[in-house]
Amino acid sequence: MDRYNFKKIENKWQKYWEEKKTFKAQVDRTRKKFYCLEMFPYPSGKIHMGHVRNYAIGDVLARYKSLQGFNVLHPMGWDSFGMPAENAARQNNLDPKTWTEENITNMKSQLKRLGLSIDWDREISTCSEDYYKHQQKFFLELLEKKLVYRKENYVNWDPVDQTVLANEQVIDGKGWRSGALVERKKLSQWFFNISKFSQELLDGLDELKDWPNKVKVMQKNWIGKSFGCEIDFKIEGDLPIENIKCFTTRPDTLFGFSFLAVSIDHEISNFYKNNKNFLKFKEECSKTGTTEEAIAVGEKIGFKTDLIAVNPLNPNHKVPVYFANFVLMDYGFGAVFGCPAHDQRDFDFANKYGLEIKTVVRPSDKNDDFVVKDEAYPGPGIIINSEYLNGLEAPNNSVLETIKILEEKNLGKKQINFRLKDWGVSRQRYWGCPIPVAYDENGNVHALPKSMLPVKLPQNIDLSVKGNPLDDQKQWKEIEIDGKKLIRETDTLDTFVCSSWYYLRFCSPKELNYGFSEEEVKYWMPVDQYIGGVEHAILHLLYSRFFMRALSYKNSDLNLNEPFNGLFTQGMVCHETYKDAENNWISPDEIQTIEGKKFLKQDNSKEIIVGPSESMSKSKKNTIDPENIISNYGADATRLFILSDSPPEKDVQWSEEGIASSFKFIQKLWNLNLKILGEAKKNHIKNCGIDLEKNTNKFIRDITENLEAFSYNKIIANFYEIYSFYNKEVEKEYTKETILTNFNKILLSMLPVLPHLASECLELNNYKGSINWPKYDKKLLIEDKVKYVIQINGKKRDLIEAAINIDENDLVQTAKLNTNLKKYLHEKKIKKIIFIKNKLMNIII
RNA sequence: GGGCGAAUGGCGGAACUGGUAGACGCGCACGACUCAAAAUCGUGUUUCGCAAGAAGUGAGAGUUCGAUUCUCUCUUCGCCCA
Repeated sequence: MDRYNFKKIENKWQKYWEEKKTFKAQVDRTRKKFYCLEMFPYPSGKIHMGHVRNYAIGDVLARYKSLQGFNVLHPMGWDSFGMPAENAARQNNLDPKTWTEENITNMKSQLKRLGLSIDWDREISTCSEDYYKHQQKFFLELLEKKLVYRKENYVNWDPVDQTVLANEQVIDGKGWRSGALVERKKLSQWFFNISKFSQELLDGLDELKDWPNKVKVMQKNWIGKSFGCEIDFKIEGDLPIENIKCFTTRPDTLFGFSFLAVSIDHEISNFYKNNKNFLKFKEECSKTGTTEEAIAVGEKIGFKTDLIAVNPLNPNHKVPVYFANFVLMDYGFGAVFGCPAHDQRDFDFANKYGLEIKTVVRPSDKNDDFVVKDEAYPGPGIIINSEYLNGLEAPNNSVLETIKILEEKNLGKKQINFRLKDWGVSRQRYWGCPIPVAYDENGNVHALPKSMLPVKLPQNIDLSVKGNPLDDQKQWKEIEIDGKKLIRETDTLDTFVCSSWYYLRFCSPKELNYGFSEEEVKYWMPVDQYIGGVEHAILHLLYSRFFMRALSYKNSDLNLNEPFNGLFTQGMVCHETYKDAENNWISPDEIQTIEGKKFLKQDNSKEIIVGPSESMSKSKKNTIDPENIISNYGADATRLFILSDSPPEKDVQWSEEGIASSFKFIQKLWNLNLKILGEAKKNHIKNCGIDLEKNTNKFIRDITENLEAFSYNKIIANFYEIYSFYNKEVEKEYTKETILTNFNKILLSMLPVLPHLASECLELNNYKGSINWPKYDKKLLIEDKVKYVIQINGKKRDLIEAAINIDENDLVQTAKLNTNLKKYLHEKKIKKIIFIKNKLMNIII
């Protein structure tokens, strides 16, 4: 028995692929292309198991498609701008660039050791000038097309660190690092006009047949199209305000109107600029945070104005106007009418301020005297207490009918509203793509001329300053264009901008003049299969879909639409969690198993408490380092295990036993190949039958079908079956040619999952045929005999082997003679027979 | 609160359009090899039962000759949005 030396053999093949440039992709119009893309990683320093799973799945697909004859593009790059680099640099007193580049070198070598079929010549890194200079051009292009604009917007402001925080950096209303109470602050920022494409982005989802439905639903909800009505409310009071516009999806509940609420940022707030109480209220509101969720969870508070709003459907019905913290300026017109009886938020507000709660919809199974009491009733039903609207079916008929009435009276009009807001891309950070504009002393925006691109990030900067380090760079900031002194924009672009077009860059990564070559893009795009985590279901994917459209907008040569034809979202990698008696998390590395129980390695008297399997995270210390795994078990074993057990779209549980058994299986396959070579040497003159051929054929079919269906876990099960079948079958008499021809087919089918082992075995077997996906013969799948399931009254009683396509009556006769079935059928009258050809017979007695 | 999805042995999971429930792996048990252990190989492994057999896919109903699969109600869990 020969030990399989995975280190030597994996190294050998990886070198071979690299030297031969096996995975180099080139445009070839005579061949069908296949663009396989996995979400590119952030270079944090080390790959984690999630990467291993993501890239193993992608690699199986890329290799399979390549074996099938497709011209495959399978690139890899780095999403290398972002905060972690800045934080790490600050901690270690390093340059973010150096830190990032070191990480890339490290992670690249780790990825290479997985044996991925990647065209490394196309590697890109978003933090390199070669990449972001094109992004700056895109920005100016979009600016020209008026798809980028500047507006004031509220941000989470950390007053101690003097910096803007992302939503996820705000924990319990406090800054994640400083712990300071986060404030709402208004800043002038750059926005991409994604909402212009709301309808298109929504409609486009229907074309994406190969996207998980779940993701499409999430995007649909995010875009949030709602149908309703804008209503002009007449305002009475001392101020020169004639009316306030509201958007509502439920104009039919207008008779339940009991207050009008506007956002604190609504234009009428200008009249309250000097009102001390209002300013106090505003400050109160700013403590709640800016997210929709923070507002929903927090208490609903209001500030009563002296204004009075008039119900457009009943001029005698007048209600107070409030500023309220739960009304967002971004949604609708920043004003809503309150109908407490049929909206829980309005209900809570009305209760707090003692406002009228008038029921105007009753559930269909209740009477007209139905009254809303303890909670709002937002459901469907019949309109009541609403004069001429009474009796209408809510909401379907009543909404349309009310809109019609409002339109006739010129009090409102039908309107479509989207929840999707424009994409704020300004970040007050150093480590990002500089925005290629500057300002004059009056604050006017000047786009930089193309000759001044790229705007490079200054080097050797001081990151310890508070606020945005770029603000501190006087020399860099101050520029001159045509003798005019200007100050550069010091904000950088959101890193989601970088990842919104990297898939285009991969088509022509070395193109100098533009972000991509149209010719190459026309050949390679769209991405045929995109693979990544479901956590990017909304933002990244939606931004990418927008960016393609934005580039094509007003450009008839370029007709880019959907970037990702197919999408696959893989599940997470989980591991058991461990804690000691003091409730501290313990890493799997610190643990040993004795007689089925787990103990600390250093101290085997301390038993460890095993917790549930959860997704790997540093905080729970249940991570496994892929580097150790690859070193100890090899790339093939790692790939085999990460793909086995669970379907790729579901979570998988990493276990020490599991990887060990995969490792053993690699050795078993190696031994099997040696055994096969030994059996082949026996030079039998003729074959004992065609079982070997038939089963090989069936295995190839199963693997092919499972590959097509992304059932990679079942492919691994097929491999195990193949092993146990071959291990016995080859001991029978088969000619050398039969054994090797068939097993080599099996090896070819193993290439996507176990590229090193399968390549080595094929070489060892002196395989000289073409490296292509093995075809299976449908004729060989047809059997001359089939096993019928015989049921009596729906219960399985026996299996009968019968000729294929046997006549029903013949099978009944056979069944009657069968010893097993006799006792059931004896002296019984057969009432009915259900006969499913070549499958089953159910005898009803 | 809303939307989407899931629930199958001790565990991870199979079962194509309703047709042999538990493929394959882990674990466990027994056996072989060994002075012994590890490794390796072999056999078995849903539950109850000596067996014949019966029960069994979160719970309850329904459709059907036949339901893990379809319909309804409920429970629990997960994800997303709020």
